[in-house]
Amino acid sequence: MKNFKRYTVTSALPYANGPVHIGHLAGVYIPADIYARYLRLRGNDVVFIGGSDEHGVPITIKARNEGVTPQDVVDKYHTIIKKSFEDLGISFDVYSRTSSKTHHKTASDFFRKLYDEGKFIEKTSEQYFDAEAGQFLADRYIKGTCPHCANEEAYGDQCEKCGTSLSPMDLINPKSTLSGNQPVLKETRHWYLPLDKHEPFLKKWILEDHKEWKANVYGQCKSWLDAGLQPRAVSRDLDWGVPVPVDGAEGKVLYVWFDAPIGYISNTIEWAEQNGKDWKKYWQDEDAKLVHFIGKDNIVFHCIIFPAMLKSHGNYILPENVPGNEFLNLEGDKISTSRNWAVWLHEYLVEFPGKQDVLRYVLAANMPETKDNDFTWKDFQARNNNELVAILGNFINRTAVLTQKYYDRKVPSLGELQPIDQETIAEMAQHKERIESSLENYRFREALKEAMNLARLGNKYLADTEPWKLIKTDEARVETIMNICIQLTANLSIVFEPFMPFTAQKIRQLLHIESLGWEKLGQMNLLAAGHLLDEPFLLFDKIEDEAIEAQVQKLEATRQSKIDSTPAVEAKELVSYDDFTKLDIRTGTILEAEKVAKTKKLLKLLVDTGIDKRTVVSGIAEYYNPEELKGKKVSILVNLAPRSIKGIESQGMILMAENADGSLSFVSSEKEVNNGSEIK
RNA sequence: GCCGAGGUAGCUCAGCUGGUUAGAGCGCAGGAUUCAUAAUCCUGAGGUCGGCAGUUCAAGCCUGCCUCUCGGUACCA
Repeated sequence: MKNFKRYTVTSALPYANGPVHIGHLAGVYIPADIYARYLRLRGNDVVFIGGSDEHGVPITIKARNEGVTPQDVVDKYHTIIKKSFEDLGISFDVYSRTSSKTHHKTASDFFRKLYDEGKFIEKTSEQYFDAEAGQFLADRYIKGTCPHCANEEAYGDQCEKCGTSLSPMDLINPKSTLSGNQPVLKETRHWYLPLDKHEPFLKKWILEDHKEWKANVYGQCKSWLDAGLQPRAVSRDLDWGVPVPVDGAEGKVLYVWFDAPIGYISNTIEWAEQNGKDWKKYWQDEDAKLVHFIGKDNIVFHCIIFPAMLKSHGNYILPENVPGNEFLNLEGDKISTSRNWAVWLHEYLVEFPGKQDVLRYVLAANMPETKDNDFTWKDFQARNNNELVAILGNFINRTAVLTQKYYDRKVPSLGELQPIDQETIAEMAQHKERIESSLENYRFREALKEAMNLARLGNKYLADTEPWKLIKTDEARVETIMNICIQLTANLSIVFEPFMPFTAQKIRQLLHIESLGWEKLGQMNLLAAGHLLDEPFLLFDKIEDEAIEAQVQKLEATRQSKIDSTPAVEAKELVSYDDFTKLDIRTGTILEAEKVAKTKKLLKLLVDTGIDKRTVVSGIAEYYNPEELKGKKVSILVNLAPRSIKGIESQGMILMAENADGSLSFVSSEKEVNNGSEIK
């Protein structure tokens, strides 16, 4: 394996339209921080890069909705995010932002070099343009009627009612959300990165040269490469972002996914300038090892697009590895910002003061390394109480208290070693190697577990040697035992440093020592005999049931309040009574229900309408099981023109009430009425 | 539908290129112990390794089909 002189560690830039939650931490920032801290502890030259991703359409939309500027939005969240990372002890060497001057220049230069060298292709296409606002419209800025479900509030990229992905051209009666006017089609020119041309290179580089990448990452890349790559637009018609540095490109900016990864470079430059370093040594030198920590949603950008950009540019090294993690769920449900189902870091830090390491520990232990994982508050409590308090905290406390009791906190001397001492010492050396191997292969859960096993080893050693009994008969022997326990404690301060830096610091305080390097791990002479320890104090506190229940309740409450506080959709325009009476709505009863094959949300229903028994296809499978539907009273629009859906003729439509969270509910009569009764 | 990743003890997960009685932590049961935040240490119970076929002397690991979860993509009132 190659010996690198420098390490460039990046973590995905959080998007600055909201705070950071535990899913981000477990997936990206905790593993990246553990890795960076480990490398530094071994004396390596490391730069650990973070920063906010502040461009893109969603931020401009959020700004519009809140009546502020995009800069206001990113200023707000950049500040929150940066502060919360600091408080959690994420050890970025630099945490900057893509709205910085340095970044604008770096990204702009990067684009310009590729442009000048003819590495892009230019294409002209027709896009919707708002004449009044004088600008092209991003997909999200266009609303219209969904061609599938007739929802009048569908966006240009997706209908949120039926979940269909759309393109703006699909919308019936499109309207600009800027002015409310009907947009016009207008030609616009954009630059594309011809990924198809890089395909042969990417195939070799990933599929042949990097078989060691994680299975989920490698597989996803293979899937993309096998499907064939297409040119990808790297510019957008938008006024928020890095302007395209080409004459005549007014009103165009770099696509956020083009500029964001360049942010890693920009931020390195910023750091280098402030610290008298040469940034190129970390990005343009084969002796540097580049590692991107990301979540699985980012795989294609970091494994395909960004490397293609770097390769096109020509001066840059490519990532050595891209350890992408899967997702973290919360209490069995997907974490969701829009549904407010999340544990926010900045709130955690306030609600659990001084417990940064508890969160770091639990998230590292539960990291979704190979598959999606679940975070539960109950597990959080159990890991704190049964592992941090009972195993790690307890061993160190036992050692500290015994040393105080027997030796007035002075380290006793090491005497002759017995077999059990030697076995324990040998065990520690083995742990060192195992932990190193785990960390270097991005197996952080395993590494943490091994670290915790060192504390277990200490507890077992105490139980086996029983110094509290021996003190009555063999004082000299007890000195040796306690010396070993204290040395072991010093070792724990080293091994936990990457995972739990605050705790490592506390252990050092307890021992009255400075930070020891990683290489000292496994040694038994870290503290000299006679060295004075600090007064014993506890490293961790138990977390009581009440605190956990409060968090679970908070989650439920915020979810409910999110639903409650969602305003009703605006009323539609007036219709005449005659218009209304055209609709023939009846009460009916579901006789049979079955899933429509090969669909996610469709059920085929046989409904007794009182008039006849007919088949209706309905998109409710995500909320109702076929079994529970038999006999269900429903309201049905019987004179809707039949339509074939998935090869089944659907005769009518079942009326559903849709809640703010998207869940559906039948609309049925309050009292028992006959099938076929009119609803009017 | 297609592609990718998963489905291993109650829970969270390990199991390398197939090879003796499938592992760990937590939880549970029993025991030991009291220096320690009733913490610790030992022992034990618990698994037809998603299902069905197949290849092989031998399969959790290989092949085929099926099924469920997650992600991507396509389609879909």
